[in-house]
Amino acid sequence: MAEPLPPQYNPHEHEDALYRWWEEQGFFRADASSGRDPYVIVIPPPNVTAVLHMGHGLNNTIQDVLIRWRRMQGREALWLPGTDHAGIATQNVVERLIAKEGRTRYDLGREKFVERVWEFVGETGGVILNQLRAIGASADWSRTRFTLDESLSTAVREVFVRLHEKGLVYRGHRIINWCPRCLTALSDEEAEPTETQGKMWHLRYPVADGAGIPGLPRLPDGRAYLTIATTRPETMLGDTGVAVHPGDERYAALVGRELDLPLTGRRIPVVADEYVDPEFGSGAVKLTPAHDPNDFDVAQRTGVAALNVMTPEATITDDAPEAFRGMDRFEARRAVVIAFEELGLLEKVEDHTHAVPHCYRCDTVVEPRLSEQWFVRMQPLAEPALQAWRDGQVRFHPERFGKTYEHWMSNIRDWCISRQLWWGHRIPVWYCQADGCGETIVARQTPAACTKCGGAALEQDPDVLDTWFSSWLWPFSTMGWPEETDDLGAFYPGHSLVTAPEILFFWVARMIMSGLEFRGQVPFTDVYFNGTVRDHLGRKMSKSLGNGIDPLIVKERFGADALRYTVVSGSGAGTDQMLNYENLEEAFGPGRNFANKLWNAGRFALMTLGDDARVSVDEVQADLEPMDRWILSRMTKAIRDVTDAMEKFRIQEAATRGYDFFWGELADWYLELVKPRLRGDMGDASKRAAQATLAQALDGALRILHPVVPFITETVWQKLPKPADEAPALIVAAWPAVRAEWEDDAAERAIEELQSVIGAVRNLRSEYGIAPATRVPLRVPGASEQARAILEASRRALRDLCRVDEIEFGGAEGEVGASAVLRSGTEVFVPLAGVIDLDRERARLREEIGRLDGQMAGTEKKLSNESFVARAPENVVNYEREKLASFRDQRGKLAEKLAALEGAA
RNA sequence: GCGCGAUUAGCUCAGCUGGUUAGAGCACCGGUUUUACACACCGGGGGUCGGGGGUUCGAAUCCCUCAUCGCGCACCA
Repeated sequence: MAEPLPPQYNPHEHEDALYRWWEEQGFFRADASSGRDPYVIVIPPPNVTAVLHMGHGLNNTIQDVLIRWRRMQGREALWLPGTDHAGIATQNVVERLIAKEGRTRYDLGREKFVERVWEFVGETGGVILNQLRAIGASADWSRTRFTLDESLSTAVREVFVRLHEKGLVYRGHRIINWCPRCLTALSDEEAEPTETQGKMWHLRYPVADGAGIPGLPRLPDGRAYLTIATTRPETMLGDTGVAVHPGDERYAALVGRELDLPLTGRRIPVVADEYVDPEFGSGAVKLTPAHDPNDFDVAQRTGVAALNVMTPEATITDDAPEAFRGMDRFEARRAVVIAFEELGLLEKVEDHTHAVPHCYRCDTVVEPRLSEQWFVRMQPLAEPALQAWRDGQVRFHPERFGKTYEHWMSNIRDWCISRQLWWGHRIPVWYCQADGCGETIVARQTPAACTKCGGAALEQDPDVLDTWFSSWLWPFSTMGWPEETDDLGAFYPGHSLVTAPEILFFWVARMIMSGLEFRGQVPFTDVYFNGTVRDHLGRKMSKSLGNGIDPLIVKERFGADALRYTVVSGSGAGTDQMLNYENLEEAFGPGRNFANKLWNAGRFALMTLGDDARVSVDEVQADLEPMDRWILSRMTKAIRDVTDAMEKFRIQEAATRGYDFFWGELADWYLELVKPRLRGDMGDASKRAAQATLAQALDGALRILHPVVPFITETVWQKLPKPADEAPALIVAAWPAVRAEWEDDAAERAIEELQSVIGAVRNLRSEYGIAPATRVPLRVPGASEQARAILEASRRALRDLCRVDEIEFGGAEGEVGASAVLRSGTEVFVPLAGVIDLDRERARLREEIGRLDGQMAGTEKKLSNESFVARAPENVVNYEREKLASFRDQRGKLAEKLAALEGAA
C-alpha cells in the first residue's frame, strides 16, 4: 500500500516544488526544430516594474490554460514571456524616486538619469515574471524578452527607417495632446476623456472700426459685436481669428473684416469656413490654431496665423498681455473671465458637461498644443488590417469587439510617436549642424558623417519613441526579426492573444497592422479579451482605492489552483469579474474546496488501486457493469464538451464542465457506487473491472482539468498507477481522445433511473424524519421490465446509498407509507409501519394542522372584516392575503402527508 | 449625441442556434462521525428571468419600447 496521505490538501507542499520540477525538466520549452504543429501565444508584456495584480492573474491564467491545453494536444506550444519598458510609466516612477532626494531629472542630466532608470529596472524589474511562475504560468522562460533588448531595439529602428522610406513616417507641425506634467506629447489613445462638469462661457468680441454691420447686436457704447462660446476662455489670448459659415447671411458682411480681440489690443480677422455649424450657438467660432485641432485645420485652410500662448508647463507666455503672463492655465482662465466681466463683455455662463482629456499616466488635464512631432501615417496600414478582420484571418472573442475595431480602423488618425522623454528608444534621426547644410538623416546605424555635406557635426533627435512603438512589433521582434531566425520561421505567425479590451487600439490593432506590413501575415488568429477585475461594488481594483486583491496572498491562503479556478470559472470572454476583497474566503474558498476534493478523490483511488500496474479498461471489457459503462460514457461526453468549449474559447464553460463531471458524477455517484466492488464484496472480476474503470475515469477527469488546476491534478496524477509507457508528467501527457465506443446511452438511462430512485427514497426519508441508520424496505408496485431489471441489479447501491434493505416489486396496496413517482413513471413506495412511530407522527401532524387551522381562521376573519379591508393600507391587506395563501399551502402539504400515513385504512 | 453590452434566487454568475419542471457556487433551513473528503455528505426553502408591448403551438432566449448600470466613439466652439 502507498503511504497514507493527509486528509487535507496543502498546496504549499506541492506547488512551488512541482513548478521547479516542471521547469527543470524543460516542459515549458518550445523547440523550433521539432517539426510539430506549433501553437504560439505571446504575453502582453507587463510593465517591467509592475507587481502582480488580479488583472495579471486573470489574463495570464487564461493564457496558461490555453497553452497547457494545446501542449497536451501535442502541439509545439510556445508561450513567449517578457516585459515592457513602459516609457512614461517607468520614467515617472524614477522621477518620483529622485524627487525624494530633492532632485529632478534635469539635475542629473540625460545620461545619468537613464543610467538611474536602468539601475532601477535592474533592481525591481522582472519581479512580475517570478510572480507569474508562482501562479503556474508555463511560459518558455528561456525566451524571455524586454522591449529595450538590443535585438528588439534593432527591430524598432528597422521599422522606423522602413516606414520613413515608404513615406509613412513623417515629421510635422500639428496639434498634439500635451501633458504639462510629463512634459511630453501623447498619442490620441493616451489622452483619456473623463466626463467633467465644466462651464461654457459666452464672450463678446466687438467689431473693429465700429458701425456699419446691420443686424448685429450692439454694446452700450454702440459698437457691434459677435458672441463666441468657449469652455477654455484662457485660450482667447491666443485667438487669431473668428470663423463663420460661408453661407451664413447674418455674418456675410463681416467676413473679411476685423474684430477687436479684448484684453490683447490685437485685431483678428473674420473668416468663412465650412467647418462652422451655423445652427450651433451664435454661429461664430473663435479660432485658436495653436491650441485646438479643429481651429488649426480651419486656420490652415483660411490662412489664419497661429499664436502659441502657453509654455510646455501650461503657463501663459510673454506673447500674451502682461497681466496674464506666467499664470497657470486655470488661473488665467479665472482672470480672463473676470476681465471680460469687468469690460461688460461676458454675456453669460452656462453649466456644460463634456469629456476633458487626461493624461493616461498621471491624470493631468491634457493641453492641445501646436508642436513639431513625428507621426506615422496610419491609413495605409489600417486598410489591410481591417480587411484581414473582414476576411476572418483574425477573430475576436467576444465577436462584438470587431465592431469597435472596425469603427476605429475606418476613422483612424495619424499616430504621434515622438515623446519628449528620456527613457525609451531614441528616434533614429540625426540633424546635420553644419552651417547651411540642414540635412536630416534617418538611419539604422548611427551615422559617422553627414550624408550630404560629409561633416561630422551630427545631432540625434532628442526624443524617444512611444512605448507602443516597440510593443506593436512584439509578435516578431521577440523572435529575432529582422533576422530570419529559426524561431521566426517556426513560430510566426502565432495563434492566440489574450488581453484586455482597453488596449485594443493601443496594441492589438497596431500589432495586426505591423504583422501584415512587415511579415505579410496577421500575428495571431484569435484574440481573447478578458474582462476587468472589479470589487464587489463594481469598482475597478486599484492601488489608490485600496480595493485590490494580491494574487500572492490568495496563493498563500488558498493555493494557486484556487486562484486559477476562481478567475477562470468566474468570468467569460469580455465579461468583468466581481471579487470581494473584504471576504477572500467567499471568493476563493470554493476553488480551494475543489482542489481538496480532487486530492481526496485521489487518496481514495490510491487506497483502493494499490501500487499495482494499471489495468486497462479494455482488459476487463467483459466484466464491466452498467455503472462502469455509465461513467465511461459520461467521461467521454465530458471530454468532448470540454474540448469543444476550449476550441471555441469558452474557457469558463470548459472549466465548469470539467468540474461538474468530476464532482457531480465521478465523486458523488461513481465513487459511492463502486465502493463495495472495490472492497471485493462482489468478487475479483468485478473488483478488477471497477479498478480499471475508476483509474480510467479519474485519469480522464485529471486530464481535462489539468489546464485549469495544474498543481493538484499533477500531484494526484503522479501518484496514480499508470501504464508503463505513460508520459512522465501530466503536463506533457496527452489530452484525452474521445472513444466513441464508450458512449452508452442505455447505461446512462439505467443509472439515471437508479439515481432517481435513490433521490426519491432519500427525499421520502428526509420528509418523514426517518433516522439515517434506520433501514427501510422498498416496494415498487408497477415497475416496468426495464426499471425492474435495473433495480434488481442495484440492490447493493440502494442499500449503501439510501439504506434500502430489501426491494419488492408489486403490491403496496393498502399499506401505510410514503410514495413518489419518478419522471420515468416508476412509482416507489417506502412502507412506514414499523419504521417510524406512526401514532406519534400522526398526532404531530394533526397538531400542526390544528395550529394552522387556527391561524387561518384568524386571518380569514380579519380579511372578512369589511372595515379592515376598506381602511387598512393596501400592502397590509395584501400581506394578510399572502399569509393566508401560505398557510393553506402548508396545510395542504401536511394533510397529504397525514393521508399517506393513514394509508388506505 | 451615436453605437455596443448588461439587467436571471439574498450574493456572484451559467443558461450555445427559442422546446419537457430555469441551473451552479456561496449564503439560509433541517439532518449526518456512511473508515476519500465537515474545505464533506444527504434533504429542503427561495426566482412574475428589469418594466411594458409584440412574433410564435411554445420566449430568460427573437423583435419593438422604456428604465437603470457599464463600456466604446464623437464631442460642435
